[in-house]
Amino acid sequence: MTLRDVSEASGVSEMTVSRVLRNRGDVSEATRTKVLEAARELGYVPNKIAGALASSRVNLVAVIIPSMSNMVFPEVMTGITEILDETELQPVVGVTHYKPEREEAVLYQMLSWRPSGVIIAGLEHTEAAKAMLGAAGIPIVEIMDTDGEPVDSAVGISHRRAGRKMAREIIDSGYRRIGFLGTKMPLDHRARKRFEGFTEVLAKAGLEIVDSEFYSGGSALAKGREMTEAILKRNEEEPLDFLYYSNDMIAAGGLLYCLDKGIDVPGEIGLAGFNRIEFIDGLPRRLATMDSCRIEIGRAAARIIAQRVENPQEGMGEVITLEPSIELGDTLKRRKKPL
Amino acid sequence: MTLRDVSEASGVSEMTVSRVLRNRGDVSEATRTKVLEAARELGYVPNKIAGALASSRVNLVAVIIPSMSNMVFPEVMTGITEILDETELQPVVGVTHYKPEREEAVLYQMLSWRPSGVIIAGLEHTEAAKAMLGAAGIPIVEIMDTDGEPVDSAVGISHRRAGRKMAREIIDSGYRRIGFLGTKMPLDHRARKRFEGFTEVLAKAGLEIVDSEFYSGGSALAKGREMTEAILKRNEEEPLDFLYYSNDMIAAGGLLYCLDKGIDVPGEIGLAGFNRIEFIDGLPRRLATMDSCRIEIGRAAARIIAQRVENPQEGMGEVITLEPSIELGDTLKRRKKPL
DNA sequence: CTGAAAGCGCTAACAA
DNA sequence: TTGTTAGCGCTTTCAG
Repeated sequence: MTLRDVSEASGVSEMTVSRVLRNRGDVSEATRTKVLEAARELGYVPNKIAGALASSRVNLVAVIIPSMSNMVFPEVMTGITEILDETELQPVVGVTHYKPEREEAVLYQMLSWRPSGVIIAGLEHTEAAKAMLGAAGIPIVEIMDTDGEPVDSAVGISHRRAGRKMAREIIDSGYRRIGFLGTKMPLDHRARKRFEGFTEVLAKAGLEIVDSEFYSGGSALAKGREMTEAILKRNEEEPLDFLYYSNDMIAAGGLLYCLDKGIDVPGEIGLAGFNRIEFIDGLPRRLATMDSCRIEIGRAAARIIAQRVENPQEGMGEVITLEPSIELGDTLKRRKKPL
Repeated sequence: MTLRDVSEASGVSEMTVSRVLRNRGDVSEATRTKVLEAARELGYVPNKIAGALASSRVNLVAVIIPSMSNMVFPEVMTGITEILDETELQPVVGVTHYKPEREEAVLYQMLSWRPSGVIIAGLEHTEAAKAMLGAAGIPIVEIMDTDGEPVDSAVGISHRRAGRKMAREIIDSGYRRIGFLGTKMPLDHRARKRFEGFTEVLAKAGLEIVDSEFYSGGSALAKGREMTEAILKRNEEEPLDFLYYSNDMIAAGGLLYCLDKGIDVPGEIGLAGFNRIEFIDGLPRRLATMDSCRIEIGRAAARIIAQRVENPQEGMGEVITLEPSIELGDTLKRRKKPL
């Protein structure tokens, strides 16, 4: 089923059929109806492969993210889709599972379809990936993180700054014996940077992380519970007074554990997570957290791509740094008598 | 940057370059190295658009799902990816937000890229969408649901049966005053079918849903709480003894609410959800639920596509019905004295 | 093992 | 307003 079939069925040249189907140029209402009718009757679906080759225009935006299953990237997608839906552009998603070599492969695959732009999570890529991004000749937006050098544009937050901010808040509230709970993911650079910012501020205050726990795989909520139990038990003689989690899901697990055990939160121990996922609204206590601005990052990235597609000469290298807001909730409160 | 550039840089014909880059046919080791070298130096990325047009082979599988943000579809994707990763095929995802007209549009867009197969959620589609699926001439697998007539192949569970099974379990355990909590989504056919199966069994036992609550949008966990509070308050004179939720997330909210209020679960009231999401492992009580077999559905669907791509003449119309297993957990227990 | 010619289905550019 | 011509960058096919 090709344009030619529609052309023959309607008795109109292929070119005119093409014009009708794309709403391009002037076509008389009569031929227009004739063509549309024929196309509908035949069940014609245009071949974008041929169209794209002929016009060298592809209305696809490659979106490359580390994971689909942890609640944060679907929200980024929501923001992206929201903006792209107002344009002709369509997102196409690739998932890397936090593996650089996988990212490189996915990027290669996607670039081979000659998309109109790339939105890619993070600033850390293999040399080859950076080379591809640099040479692609299309707008590139690196998202989620602004601690580093983008290839082109970037939209995100400073995770180092986010870590610092939370550390200050915790110290200022009078907590001193702080534990850290996170993922076993050396390649989650954003978690790493938050951790670095966090420990940096602690160090300046003469403090250190007292103990830490790491997990991988499984139900994050359950892991949060288990890790919390483990870290608390391990430090019973000199108890911890604060637990900083690298994401809200494990923090929620920790919160549920503490409540189960009748531990006074935040009196006996304070808790904080990261991401401000919607989920935490349903918990028994409002968990302290920090908004990672996911929807807004998605929106801003999509806007940059859309603008650059409209206007290819303008706006290279734009960097947007969003400011994550802290939310103290009920689990991070100024202590009566700070040490 | 085209094949021609690589051809010129390496002094080998375009055709031979093409052969090397696709590992096709016999090429001497010497020219092979020469070509690969040139391609690498130039940073050549093949143009799949041209390749696909010339070969009329596209290694894309269209995956059309209603939503990305409710935990269940990412798991289906996991299953699909797991299988497709062993092949040349790549999934491309489109999201419909449970809107038939959106589904139709997304399907049209995807078919215009001439994918090798389509995996699409549900058996209910617009007439136009069904026509497109029927005429596409590629393997189609409708997933998640088997209560109805598939266009071609299908993999899923019977949601009617799932609803019936849970109803029987609840009744057999001695619960009689049953409330239902779900989503305001007339177009979520699977939830509707579960509900129908559920009420059907109730009716046979001379019972009816005593009261119900519906939500849309917002944090599902928080909504679960709110709805539970509402439905319990509304029925204080003649209290409900069981709450059946259309998904685990709102059920979890309900469970947390009940525990907060010191309500005895399952003594005073029983609870059950649906989906068996990983998340529920971290809750204070093991929630009764039913496995919706998401990963396995993804895997089976991908296997069907992969086989049919290998062997186009075989296997049309295969239907795989999975059997969801019930998990009683701690929130659905045989009552001491059934009425 | 290598190359030349033809064409995939569509659209840009120009002509009528 | 409509049609004609010439490719887009690759692969198929056939010839060497």
